[in-house]
Amino acid sequence: MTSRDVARVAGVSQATVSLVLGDKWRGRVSERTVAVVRAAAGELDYRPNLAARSLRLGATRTALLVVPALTHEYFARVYAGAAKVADEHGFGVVLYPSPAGIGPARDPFGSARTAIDGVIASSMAADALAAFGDGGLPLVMLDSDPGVPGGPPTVNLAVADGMRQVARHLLGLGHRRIAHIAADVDTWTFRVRTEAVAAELAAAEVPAAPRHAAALNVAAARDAAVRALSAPGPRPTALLCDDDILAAGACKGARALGLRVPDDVSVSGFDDLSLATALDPELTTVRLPAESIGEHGMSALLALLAGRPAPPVELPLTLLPRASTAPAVA
Amino acid sequence: MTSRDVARVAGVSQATVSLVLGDKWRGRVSERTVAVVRAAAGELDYRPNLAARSLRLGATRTALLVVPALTHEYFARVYAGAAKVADEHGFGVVLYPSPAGIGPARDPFGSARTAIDGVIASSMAADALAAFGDGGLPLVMLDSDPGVPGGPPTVNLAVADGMRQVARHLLGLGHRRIAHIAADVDTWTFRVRTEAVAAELAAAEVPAAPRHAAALNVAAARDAAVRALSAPGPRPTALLCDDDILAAGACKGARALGLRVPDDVSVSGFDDLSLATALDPELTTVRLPAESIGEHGMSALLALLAGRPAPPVELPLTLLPRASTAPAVA
DNA sequence: CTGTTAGCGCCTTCAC
DNA sequence: GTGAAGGCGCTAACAG
Repeated sequence: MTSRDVARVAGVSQATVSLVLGDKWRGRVSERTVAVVRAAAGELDYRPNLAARSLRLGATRTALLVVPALTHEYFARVYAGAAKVADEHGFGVVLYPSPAGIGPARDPFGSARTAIDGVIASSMAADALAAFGDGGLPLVMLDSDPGVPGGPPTVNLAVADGMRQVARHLLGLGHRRIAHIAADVDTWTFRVRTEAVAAELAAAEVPAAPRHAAALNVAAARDAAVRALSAPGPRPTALLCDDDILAAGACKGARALGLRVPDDVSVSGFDDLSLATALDPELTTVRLPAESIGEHGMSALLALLAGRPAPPVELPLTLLPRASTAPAVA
Repeated sequence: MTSRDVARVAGVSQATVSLVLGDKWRGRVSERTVAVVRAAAGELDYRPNLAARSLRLGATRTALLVVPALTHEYFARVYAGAAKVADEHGFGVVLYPSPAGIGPARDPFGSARTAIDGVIASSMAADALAAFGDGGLPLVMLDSDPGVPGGPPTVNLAVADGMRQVARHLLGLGHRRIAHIAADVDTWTFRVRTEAVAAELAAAEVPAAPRHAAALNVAAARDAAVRALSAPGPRPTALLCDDDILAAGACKGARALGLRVPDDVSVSGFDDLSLATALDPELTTVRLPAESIGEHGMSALLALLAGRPAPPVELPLTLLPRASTAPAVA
């Protein structure tokens, strides 16, 4: 099924077929001919050959989405958002699970450079990021340091504000001894979370939250929570966690010490994964508009590709108070 | 950077470059020339243009992986496994989240048919599956009915055996009143689960497990569990769930009725998602080799593409007894 | 052993 | 308003 076949069946030339199917025929092809061509294409179930089109056009209409870990629900949702917008513009999105997490370090541009029009990188570690500086491809950064002027366009979450909301929520419940279960990951998003917590507690003239770092998994968070809750001195009444997975571990840690959540210890998460409502009690957390950031990221890349500017975006976050936080007990 | 540039720099012809870089030069190009070409390619940081190669070869070295939902951890892991094997063979994998879940059916082959060499379909509903029968592309089915002789090759999980292990585990703990919280999804994998449970209880001459269907989410499962536990007659002592998400909901349901897990009610899951160990108590569940099924699926597709037969595969499952199940109380 | 040639399917001038 | 021609970068035949 080539465009030549369609042309033959329609009794016109290949060029005419291209014009009609490319929707560039206004004022160049007669209405009647257009109908004939469309009929022929439908008849033959014609699909343009993408390889040929890419070769001719020098563009592939494909974006690469780089994520630290696809198994994390958040990134799966970012992908869904990006894919939706891409699809609406006849683009595809291919995933590149960055080796930072796991997996072998395939060269992101191994041979893909010629197969890709642009890159969207999400929540990348500072060093892994460097690999994308070159590549010469249009680049959009998601949930990453927007600080670099002249750097790539960014689409960000109001992470600092989100953490501030959590801290205020806890303070409002009367908590004064708050421990911070922090993700032991060196990315912009987590650095900001730590800073926001510190800033907010300082502003409220409350003792700084001791920071207990844990790898991003339940078991590590559990251990960190046990350390936090059995440290010398008065016991924290709240565990503010960098994300929902850590919060799940924190709940387990608290219970391992015979403490009830939220009666004896309040626990807060971040991300609003489906995990947050699978737990019992359900987690107080912050909803991240994951699909939305994916959509904005793809839109920004599309703008870049079209030579239009892509202004920085910052998406607001919403605190969702649920059952894992309660008023502090004296 | 075209192969022509490399040829010019190396002082040879384009064809020679192609032979060398395609590793097809043995006995056709001198060692010395090979070295020169390689040096030139390295110098210029040459990457072959994939679109041109695809056009010439009529193949794209790309497989389509069709999954019901990418946000489900299981499918993300299947993808990871498939991508790994694909990568080792110079193939790529693109995802197609089947609209079965949401949205109208975009044509899976909209324009992708020409951009894809084969399809791997995972856990597809019977009807959604039909759309892939045609397409004329090599097809491998994952976790789907292997019953069709002459049908596409399958890579399967020993789902029935896994459920049997769960049922025996519960029976061994003395449970005689078992309710089945079933996924309300019409796919092979879930039909088999239901049948296996029924068969195993029948074999043990234990009353059939009432089946409570629930959509595949925590809230629906919670409601189903509440129904199961407050149905007339003696209360079930165990809730056997079709998957971990349902089990999470079942635990919430039990607690909502003031029952403790596992002291008053045992709950079992299936899949061994990270959720299983995020919960407290940790779920007794069955581990699915998700990456492995993805790997085997890609291998089977590769075999098909090479004209080799792809024998059916069935992967064994492992029961993981954890804290959510305990001996039945009289 | 190496070079020349042709053509994959498409889109875009340019000429009619 | 329509057709003819060329070339994107690559590889497989075929010459030399």
